[in-house]
Amino acid sequence: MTGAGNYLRIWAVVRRIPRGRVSTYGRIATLARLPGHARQVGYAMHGLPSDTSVPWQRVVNAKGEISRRARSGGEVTQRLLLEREGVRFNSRGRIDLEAFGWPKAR
DNA sequence: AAACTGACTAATA
DNA sequence: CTATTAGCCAGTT
Repeated sequence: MTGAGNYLRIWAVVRRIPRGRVSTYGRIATLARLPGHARQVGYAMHGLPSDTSVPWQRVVNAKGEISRRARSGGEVTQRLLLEREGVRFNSRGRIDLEAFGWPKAR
């Protein structure tokens, strides 16, 4: 994979997300100096090893929802991990990015 | 090589 | 709110 270097940048940004906060693919891409490469961020997450220390669960899509993957199963784990950190989901399964988004808005 | 696919986003209608 | 279009790019078939 030729984009391995980009993965490292992406992971480095994800590691900076504080506990109890979430960020979006697009934001991560921009912070990693790869504006417009949101899709690549998704790829980087998909390629993480199962024993990673990267807090991948703190990355959600622009709507504040957990993205669906091709192989389901991980979404439930992700939501559980986030709730355990104090992230609240509304009745529609969405996170209020104004309250839990990172970097902190406002 | 060409076509497809996918943990995405933003703009527009 | 949904649908469509376009931009992005690595990995797979």
